[in-house]
Amino acid sequence: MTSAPTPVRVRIGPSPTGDPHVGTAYVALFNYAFAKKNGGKFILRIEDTDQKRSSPDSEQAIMNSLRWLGLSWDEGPDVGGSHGPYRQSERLNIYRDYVNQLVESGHAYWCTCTQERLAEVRKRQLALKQPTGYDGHCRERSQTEVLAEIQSGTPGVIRLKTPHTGQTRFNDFFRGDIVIENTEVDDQVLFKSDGFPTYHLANVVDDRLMGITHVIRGEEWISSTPKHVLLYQAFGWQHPQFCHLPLLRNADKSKVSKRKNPVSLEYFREAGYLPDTLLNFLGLMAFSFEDAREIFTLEDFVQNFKLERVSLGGPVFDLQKLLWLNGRYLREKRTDAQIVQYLQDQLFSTEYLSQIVPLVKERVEKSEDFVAYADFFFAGSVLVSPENYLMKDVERKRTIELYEFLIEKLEALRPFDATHIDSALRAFCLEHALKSRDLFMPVRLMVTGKKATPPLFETMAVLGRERCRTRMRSALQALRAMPV
RNA sequence: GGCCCCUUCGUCUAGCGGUUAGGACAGCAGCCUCUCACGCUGUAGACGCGGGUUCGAUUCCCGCAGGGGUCACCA
Repeated sequence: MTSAPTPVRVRIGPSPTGDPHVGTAYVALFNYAFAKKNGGKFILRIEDTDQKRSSPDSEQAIMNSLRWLGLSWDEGPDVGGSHGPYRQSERLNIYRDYVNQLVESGHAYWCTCTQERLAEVRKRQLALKQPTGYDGHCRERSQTEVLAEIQSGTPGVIRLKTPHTGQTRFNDFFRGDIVIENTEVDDQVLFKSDGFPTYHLANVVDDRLMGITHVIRGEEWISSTPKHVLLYQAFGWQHPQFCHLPLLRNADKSKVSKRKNPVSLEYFREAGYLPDTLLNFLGLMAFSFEDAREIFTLEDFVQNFKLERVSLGGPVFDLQKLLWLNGRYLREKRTDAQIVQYLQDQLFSTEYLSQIVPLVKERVEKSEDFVAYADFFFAGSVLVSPENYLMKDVERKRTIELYEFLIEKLEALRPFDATHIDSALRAFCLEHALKSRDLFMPVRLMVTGKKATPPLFETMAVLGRERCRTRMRSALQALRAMPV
């Protein structure tokens, strides 16, 4: 006689610390499909335990992007559910209670080591070519002594007391048993001095409390899974089934990153990719249908989804194939009327045009002039010969380096409006001893492909961060490839 | 560097001991066509290396190499 199977419950736990990431969508898709295929629940949990980097804007953007893709969740911060709250910052007291339980049972301990000491320990370990990790300083001290320090105001953290002997074993659905020596696992911080838990603690407690049956997440987590398993053991809980998906890759096979690839879901939307295309494409990553079909709906994907058909080589996120797929969707899955509507909504929206018109109206005389003058607001690529990107009296190598810095600076610029762009660019000139006019023309050419445009800062603001960064990156690439 | 994971055309992948190693994107050639694109047809292109196991290995095992991930009071 078999007991009734536990209902499948899976979750996606994005950290609201930046733009909605394509990797989040990829992992969400697989979780969603697994839940739906098995009649289970798909849960969205916001993992905002990093106070410094988390923002409500990012959280909202992530939810908007997932919704745009059509991945809806059964439980989450906005839709509620029986296992809430679904925002980790709202569960602080829960983590505190559980971590105290660990301290009481002797599975965790307080630590008052300073960042400086930690850095020193690390430095020494590196110098001696020893494995890096916490040296257990406070673990060896009397807890009453450590606690006294904390009473008197010294900031402290709680660390997991990992065993010094033996090994930790867990099963990964795709890879089978993975065994790691406990000496490889260091005393990870569970509870930070700001009263927030770390990912390790929060994810274990929440997965348990939320009844998560399968943890489907990226492969990057494999190496910290032993810590999680040890935590489950310390609590006396059974752990969920782990399923580590292969990571999306850049063309050079490294983990997909914004420096080498567009990764923001907002970029894909703005650049004109259809949500169903993107989802379909993500479904092609590490997965294949038994009948080899490559074009399918989300419903098809759910119906045919099987963890057994996930392949493990890290898939390169190949923009060329995505482009082809998007073309087919446009041609085959949209009527002309839908495309007209789509263009009006996406590319020629009243909102976008309203921003452009004030910039160009003084420079034009007839409606057709707008097309010639404002084309770069709508164009995909605005590349010109790379020598145009060179700065006066700056050698190429240095130029490339400077643009790298500049792009990074602009990527992080928030809000991305004319005022901020203005000061960011001017500050950049000061920092690197550049004349503003020497920098502004190449930048103008990178983002617009033209020498004559409306004022640069306003223009960049209207184009938006994603378009600017993509254009600057491809300009930079052209500059790198330029024959000397 | 330690530990862990991975390894079929350039890329996404099929394959689960015996196949002319299949499909898709990109490439190339041709057809279609006022051009381009679409579409269609064809073509080139892969089992990382070395040992085993086996009558037989792309497929199973071991080693090596290569790639990746991870070593935070970030997730």
